Amino acid sequence: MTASPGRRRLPPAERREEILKAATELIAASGFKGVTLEAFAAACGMTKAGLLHHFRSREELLIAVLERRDTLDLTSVVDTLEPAPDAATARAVMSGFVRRNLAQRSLVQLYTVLSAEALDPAHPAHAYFRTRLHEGRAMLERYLLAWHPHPGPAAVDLLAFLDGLQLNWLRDDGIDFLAQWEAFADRFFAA
Amino acid sequence: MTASPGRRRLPPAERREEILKAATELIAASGFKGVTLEAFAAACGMTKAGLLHHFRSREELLIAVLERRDTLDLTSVVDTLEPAPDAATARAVMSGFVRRNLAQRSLVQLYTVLSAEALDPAHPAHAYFRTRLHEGRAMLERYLLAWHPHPGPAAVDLLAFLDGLQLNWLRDDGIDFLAQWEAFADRFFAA
DNA sequence: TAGGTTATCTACCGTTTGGTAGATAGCGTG
DNA sequence: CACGCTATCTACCAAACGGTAGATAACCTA
Repeated sequence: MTASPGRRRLPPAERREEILKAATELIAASGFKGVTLEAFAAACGMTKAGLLHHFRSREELLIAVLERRDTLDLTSVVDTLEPAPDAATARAVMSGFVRRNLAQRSLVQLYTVLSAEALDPAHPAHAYFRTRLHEGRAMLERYLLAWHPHPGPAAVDLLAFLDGLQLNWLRDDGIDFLAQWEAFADRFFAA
Repeated sequence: MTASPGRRRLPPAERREEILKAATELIAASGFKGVTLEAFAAACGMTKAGLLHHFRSREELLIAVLERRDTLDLTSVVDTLEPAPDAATARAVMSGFVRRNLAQRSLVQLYTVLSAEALDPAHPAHAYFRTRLHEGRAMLERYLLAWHPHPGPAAVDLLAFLDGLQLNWLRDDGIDFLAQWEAFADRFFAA
């Protein structure tokens, strides 16, 4: 149990990244409330106190984990993103998300669980998810603007279906997430 | 804090029902993980130990709460249910659920949070939610059988959209749950 | 090599929580 | 009225957890 070479000292930036990475995996496997500070620390071969030197509280760690994933996702999307904000691009981006999420099921589950916990206004990540939702919807709406007569409700429809399908896929991996999405998108983007 | 007339002794069935009812309200207000055994008990004017006489553990209480709501929901649906298992009936039932859920937001939130927590196979309610999902889908599929060329995927579509829309409504009460659902259903059941 | 900075550790605290053991009292029945 | 059953209570426990205080050691620089 004791670390073999005694103490391992890292520069803060590097250590933070190591902690965030480990925490993300742990949370994805067991949810946030299922993992203790001690466990987060142990996964990096350190102690609670050591970890709390970098993140002042459990809550701060959680937020950092979320923001990190956002950054990574955003990067990946922006790379693929064609400049044109039209419906076809919107569909392509959404299909991209589906494919991406198919390959990282446990991480998707993490997000689902956290965002459900965070429905409680007192939850540390409540504001985070709310903001995120609004931004996502606004962005999608812009993409549909020139094409759909009611871009607002249309954006809600799309996001709702995607969220719901993903949720049902998490509940029952018998569902063909991608095929089901593509079929829906075919119909949706036909009109 | 002390109960005025000392001790209140109830027959088990009655007491169980009282506990379940109170627990449902508490959970709906603060989530499951946010309420302690003590709080559940206090809401009925008893102590933890007294409550644990009726439910051997916190976990057992949770399951009982879920099953009770199912029973109530089912009753309410069956009452309204016309015998014909056709698409129109399916839509009517689903609209009924939307209306019903609109009026009990916090309870819906409870279900959402619990079912997300329960994505973890180790969760006490995992099997419960999985079974529930399968039964619901099978039932809906039967209703679509005579009308839709692909009742299976259609049922998944419907449930996914409903789940997702509800989730987004919980996240942002600016969404018009009912109108958005009816518009979607109009299109879906038009073909 | 000496000294300072700080990343990390050991040890501890206070609280909360689920659960248990044994005493007590309300109710039905003989 | 006496007795037994059991619903309920009081008192307690052990474990888990988030967080803190102060000691210690790894690295950088002069």
